[in-house]
Amino acid sequence: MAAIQLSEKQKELIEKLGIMFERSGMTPAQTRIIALLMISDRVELSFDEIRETLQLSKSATSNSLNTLLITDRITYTTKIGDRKRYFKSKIATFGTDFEKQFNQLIKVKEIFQEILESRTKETPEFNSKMAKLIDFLDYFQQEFPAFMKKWETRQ
Amino acid sequence: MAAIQLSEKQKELIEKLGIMFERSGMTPAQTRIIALLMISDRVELSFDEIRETLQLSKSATSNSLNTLLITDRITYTTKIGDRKRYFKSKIATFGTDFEKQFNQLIKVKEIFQEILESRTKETPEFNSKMAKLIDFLDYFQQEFPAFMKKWETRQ
DNA sequence: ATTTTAGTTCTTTTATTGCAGAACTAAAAA
DNA sequence: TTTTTAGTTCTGCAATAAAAGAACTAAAAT
Repeated sequence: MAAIQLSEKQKELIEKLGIMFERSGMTPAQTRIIALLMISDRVELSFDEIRETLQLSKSATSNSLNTLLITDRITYTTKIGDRKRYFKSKIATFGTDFEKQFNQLIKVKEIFQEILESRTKETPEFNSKMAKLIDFLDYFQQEFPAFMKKWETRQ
Repeated sequence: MAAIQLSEKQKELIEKLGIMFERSGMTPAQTRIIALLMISDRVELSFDEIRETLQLSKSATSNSLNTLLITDRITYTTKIGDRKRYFKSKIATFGTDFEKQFNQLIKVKEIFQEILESRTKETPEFNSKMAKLIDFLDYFQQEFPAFMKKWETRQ
């Protein structure tokens, strides 16, 4: 029995976080794992501790951990004289997530520009709304990095 | 035959946009509809024009249009002496999408706060990383509205 | 040398979903 | 009054995906 004992509050928080993360395209098993790693008193848990605590199959645990590793949401450490890996949440990843969304937004802007350029000029009202949107995305692209930097220096 | 004639460029842009929108959880039929409404020379298209241009079934068209309506991504207009509805893209919605993401982020912050409060104090390193993240989200919550306003006034 | 550990990989089951096709409906037109 | 229009709603199917379970593997322990 390697299962971690969780309080009711902790169980509740795992489900709450799970629902939040599920929106970003993660599977239930994946969301529960990252949630557990944020909530448990020990920050590093082994494969079997995770598996038994969340009552997952070996395969679900293995696959979920590996996709979480390659998507850079968790890491693991090892200990001498111990073959197990100890997985831990990479909370700091949220900065990277932000960056990804930012880059995505720039791509959106580029496609919108392409659309506007290839649009008929017979629909000026629609086109100007679109131009305005592109302008906003452009503003965002120009000014947001400074917005982020401001926080970093304020730290 | 109500189908809209599209150029190769327009077809290409529909698929490009489609791939982009699919990430935000829309179905292929939905993404193609909003893409079509952003790309076609006429900004208002009828049910059957959409249906035939995109080669969708009536049910897929009906359901997709209705979910796009309730998620506020499209609207429609009507014309006197014409029973059809004419659907059009609500490009301006992107402001609202931004707002939704912002509100979502605030919820994330609140859950993280709840987690941090209920965490053991035995893991100061992890907890301080989490506190830093919360601080960033807090900065975002405080300062981002002003960042948005700056663009609006600059307009 | 064989057994155990710490997983991985393969196969199957189950659930979900996106869409088609057909049947249906309410209002308007003929 | 019947027919057409402009859709909606109701099956049903095919594809996908999450997860279970079982079989497998490579390294370490006995």
